[in-house]
Amino acid sequence: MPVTLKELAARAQVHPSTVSRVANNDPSLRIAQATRTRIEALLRETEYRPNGVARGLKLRQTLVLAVVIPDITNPFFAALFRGIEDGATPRGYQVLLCNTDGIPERQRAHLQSLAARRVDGVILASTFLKDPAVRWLRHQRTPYVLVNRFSDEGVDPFVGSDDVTGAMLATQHLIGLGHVRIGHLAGQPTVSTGVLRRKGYHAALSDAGIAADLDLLVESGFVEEGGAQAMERLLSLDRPPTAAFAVTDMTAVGAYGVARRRGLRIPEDLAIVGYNDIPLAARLIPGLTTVHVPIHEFGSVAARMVLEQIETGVLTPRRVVFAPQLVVRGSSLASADEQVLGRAGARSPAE
Amino acid sequence: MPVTLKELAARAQVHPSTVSRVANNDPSLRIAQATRTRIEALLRETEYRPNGVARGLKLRQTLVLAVVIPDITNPFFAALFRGIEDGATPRGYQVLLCNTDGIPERQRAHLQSLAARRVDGVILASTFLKDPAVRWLRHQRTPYVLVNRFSDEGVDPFVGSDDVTGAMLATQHLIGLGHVRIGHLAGQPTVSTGVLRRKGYHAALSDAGIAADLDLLVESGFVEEGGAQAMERLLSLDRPPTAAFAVTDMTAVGAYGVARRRGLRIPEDLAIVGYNDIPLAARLIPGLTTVHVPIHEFGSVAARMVLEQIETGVLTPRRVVFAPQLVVRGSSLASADEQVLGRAGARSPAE
DNA sequence: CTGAAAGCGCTTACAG
DNA sequence: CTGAAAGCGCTTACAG
Repeated sequence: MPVTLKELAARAQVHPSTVSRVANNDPSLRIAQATRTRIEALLRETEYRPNGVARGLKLRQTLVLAVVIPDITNPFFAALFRGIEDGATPRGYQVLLCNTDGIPERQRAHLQSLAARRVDGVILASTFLKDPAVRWLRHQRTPYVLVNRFSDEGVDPFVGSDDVTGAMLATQHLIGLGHVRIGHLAGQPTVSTGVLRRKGYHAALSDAGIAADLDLLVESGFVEEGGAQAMERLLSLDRPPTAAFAVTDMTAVGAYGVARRRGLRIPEDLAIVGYNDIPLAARLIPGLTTVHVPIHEFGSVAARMVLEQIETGVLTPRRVVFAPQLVVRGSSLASADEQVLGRAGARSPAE
Repeated sequence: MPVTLKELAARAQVHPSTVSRVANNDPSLRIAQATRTRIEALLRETEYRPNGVARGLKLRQTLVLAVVIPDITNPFFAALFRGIEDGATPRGYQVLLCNTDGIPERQRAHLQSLAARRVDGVILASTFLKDPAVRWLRHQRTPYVLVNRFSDEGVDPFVGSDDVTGAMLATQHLIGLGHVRIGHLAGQPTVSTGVLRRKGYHAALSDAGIAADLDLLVESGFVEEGGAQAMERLLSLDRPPTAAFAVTDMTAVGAYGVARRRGLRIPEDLAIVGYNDIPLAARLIPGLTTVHVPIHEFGSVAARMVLEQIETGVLTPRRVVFAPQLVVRGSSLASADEQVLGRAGARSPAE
């Protein structure tokens, strides 16, 4: 059992409140130098740390944030988490991580536990466009921020990128290279990123005067396996596309696998563009052309927004939307990889 | 502000303790059916959840575990975390995630915060062979488990694999393929996995009657960039190796990059074997031959061990050591990838 | 059968 | 200058 204020007070022959004031460096405390010295020595000697639980109860703050995501195994969310932690740790916060696997029931269960624990703030990156869990969150008094995906009409505090613009950049890039039959591995229409990236894809085609071919849009979801299945479908068409815009990099990875199995060369037989620019994108062969968004910054900004809400007590639904940027690599333009390969290897994590 | 026991008691015209007993389904509680019904209705109506902080203070348990790792961005640790969460969530625990980037100072800071928060248990996967933080942990009364790496002479509760055997499997495999000049991209000697995998590498060579060539062992650390640098060094030797055993899969990934830049074919010009079998290993081209360890199970077993310590109050230093298994893919044996490619794509995460 | 009390370990407005 | 008290929101041994 760690030492307690009461014990320390007994040993120092003072009242617990006095020890507390010394430990917390209470500026309003007028105290005899001798007493202070005695108490401080005791504090150091016992390595006293106030019990965070008791402190949390009294002060109504736990110094804990929670992050709710589909799956930390997805590099996108791993990078996001690091951003959040980097924003939170310097302010004394630690971070609970909750994976939902995209299952609404699990998201709900986690959010309820978090509320019972009185976490100071929640960062949610697993929301659907219509999401009872988000509505529930709005009625709680807990500060929260949605990341990457928003819900309803974007009435919540939010950090993300301009998905329509990003998808347009990707599609316009392919059009610029001369492609006309451009497929889209699309996210679910139940998720904001799915909807908006479709919209950008369509807008770019229509701006270029290319008639929409419904067969060329196949729902893939956001992960590798769905990407593979959708790509199979596209390549089985009578007139398969010569290029594809994948709603995420992981979906593009699935498409790579299919192209490889079928003996198609990227980009000569099939050009591919992804979205997010996860670290893996640059490491693929050929490198994946993709829409870069500042994933780590999503996290650090989201953390700061939540902390701001906590500190000010004001829950203004600020929205921070980053401009996406196209990064051209070998998956759309064979010559592009040479430059990329010239650079030093991507930053990488430790075991 | 969420509703409190006192308020509920006032509304139900009973004492708070009675509401508490009903909420907690106290079996020893004898109560008039009418009263119970009234209280239960109120509980449901207000969606009462006891304040976890107050509960934690009283019961001396927070239902929080903490995981301390170098970097969640490394797929090894992401998989490990999922295993831990899967072991913890069903028992009502949630999990704090702390990244150290391998910096001892940060590990120490995190552990101290965690102790102040009174987390119920700690899972540590970032330890050094000589590690003051671990010694400090031993003296606390908090249940803990080391994962993957151990400290000192292995006196702590531990979950991992038999690193010597694993490294021998890897090296023997290369020897069996006819390689004689086999390099080792080695982990730091300050970490147990670094030391033991070296030992296994040396043992396999010596068993086969191959004289050790000191030039062939280059320290790479556990991550991609170090792997690339070490591989560069090996390939710059007058008599470069024809094969390399990398201390981790991420290190092997670094070696892949170098081989590619130098125009070396894998496995024809350079065979490579990794360690861990992270999901990425099967996706590399060619697939990475590696030593499989049950990463997810490391996590779930570690979680269960900590929970067991928490529940029984007994901190017996049990050690669970899994037998590693060699998985042969195209990076050592060109024909091996055909089978692998025939299989369905690897399981993958959701954005 | 239900209530009153004590106490988990803190912090801080209030006394003296 | 320092102490005593109240209270954060629970749970549970003890009374009645």
